Amino acid sequence: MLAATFISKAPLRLTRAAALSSQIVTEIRNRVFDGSLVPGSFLGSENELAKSFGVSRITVRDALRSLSAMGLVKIRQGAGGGARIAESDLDYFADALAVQFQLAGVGVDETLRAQSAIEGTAAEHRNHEDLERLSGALDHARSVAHDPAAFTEASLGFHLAVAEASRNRALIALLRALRFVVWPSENKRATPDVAARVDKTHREIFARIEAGAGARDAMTKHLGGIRLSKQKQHAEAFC
Amino acid sequence: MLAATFISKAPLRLTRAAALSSQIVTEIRNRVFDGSLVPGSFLGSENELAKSFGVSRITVRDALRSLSAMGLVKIRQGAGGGARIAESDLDYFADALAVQFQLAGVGVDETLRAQSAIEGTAAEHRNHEDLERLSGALDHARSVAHDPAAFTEASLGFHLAVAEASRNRALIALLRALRFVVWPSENKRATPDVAARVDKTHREIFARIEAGAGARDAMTKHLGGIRLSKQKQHAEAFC
DNA sequence: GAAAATTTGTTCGTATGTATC
DNA sequence: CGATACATACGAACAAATTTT
Repeated sequence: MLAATFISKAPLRLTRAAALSSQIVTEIRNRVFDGSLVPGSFLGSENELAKSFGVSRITVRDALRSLSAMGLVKIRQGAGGGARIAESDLDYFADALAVQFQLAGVGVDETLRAQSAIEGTAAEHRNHEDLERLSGALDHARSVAHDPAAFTEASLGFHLAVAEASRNRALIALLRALRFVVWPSENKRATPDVAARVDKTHREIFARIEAGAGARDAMTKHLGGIRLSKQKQHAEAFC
Repeated sequence: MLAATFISKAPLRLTRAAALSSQIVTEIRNRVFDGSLVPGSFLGSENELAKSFGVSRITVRDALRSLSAMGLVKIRQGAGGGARIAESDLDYFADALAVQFQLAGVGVDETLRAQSAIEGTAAEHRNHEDLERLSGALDHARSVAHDPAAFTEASLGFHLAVAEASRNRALIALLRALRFVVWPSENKRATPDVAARVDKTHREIFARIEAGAGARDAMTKHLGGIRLSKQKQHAEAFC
């Protein structure tokens, strides 16, 4: 009995072959990484893929759903449609990242610290156009300081501009995702006095970015100020 | 008929109702964001979900494939199985991020600059245990300097430890994803002299992290050194 | 602008492997 | 070990959408 039990649980047996649809996902994913598939590459219709992989159409569908969810393929219906390797869409992906952060319970603290790291690098890579965009974003925010919702959105615009000044898509994508996690859809706490304080901090950040260094210190101070008031955290945290 | 045609082309027309499976994905995703579903929450079997949503099992399957691909649900078969909201798995996510960076063509340059931003923050948040781990990683790397593959892996370990010292899961996940994009599976170029130079740079980074500031400067110098030699870029870039 | 062709979206039915009880 | 519950997989078919003709 015991022997039979051991045999039936043969240790040599590798994890059984993964699901067929998973194998298809892995295959296509690998071909993207090794460069044999690039954005725009045509994969075929569901029926063609089913035939070429020797599986049913539903199995192919399962695989395409997974690939589509990771943003690796785009699917179009109609004549000439089918599955193609997607162009990169970091925004679409930021959503998936936001989901993971939500599950992980990544909160305001980690978000702001990551933001600080991202924006601190802008000072090192910003060019003249970046500075003009940042300056414009600041002026726009000030012009709508009386409108909490508009001011909040303008503040987001400022931070996005800062991230873009880093000229680094990885960091930009991370910031967009982080903002998606915690940015309140409507922020009614940005009262005029809060707006004035936020504006002051933002201009300090801008000045240091313009100087080309020290942005990290400004961000750290920004964060420190936020922590002074738990109640005001949500209002100021993302401005 | 004509009226119908005009209506069908009405510019005000919002994006038409999304596919049923997409609606299910959105619904579950939203319930995770609003907190009514948390990791471990049981969603039901495919049949139960099909019944409760009023759609076929295959439509539910499509939705579950998408949710599973984003790492939002875990599926188990067998009695007592079914779909549950997943625990967070930032590693799994890092893979999806890596795919996007691959599609976007994010390369060595942006990777290193992002890495610099990530690791620079470690100096601000490291504690005593972090320093011990970092020191251990450095010693381990030095002890295998004669073995290119082992040294490369040890160097990765050092950088991961640095990222972990930032105590920020967003940054840790970003680093893991970036490394996945560009880390060579085998690095045969880490000759002893290269290893010695890398070791020196790493110890400089460590010293500044220990001091609690200035890590960014060390990283920047690291990057600058890498750029001196295009040929040696791949060997040194990720050490 | 309308018809035709192509492809995805969706459903039902059925069979099989697998994990739990 | 058997029974049960569940995901995985296949086949056929129709509806809806989109491009091409």
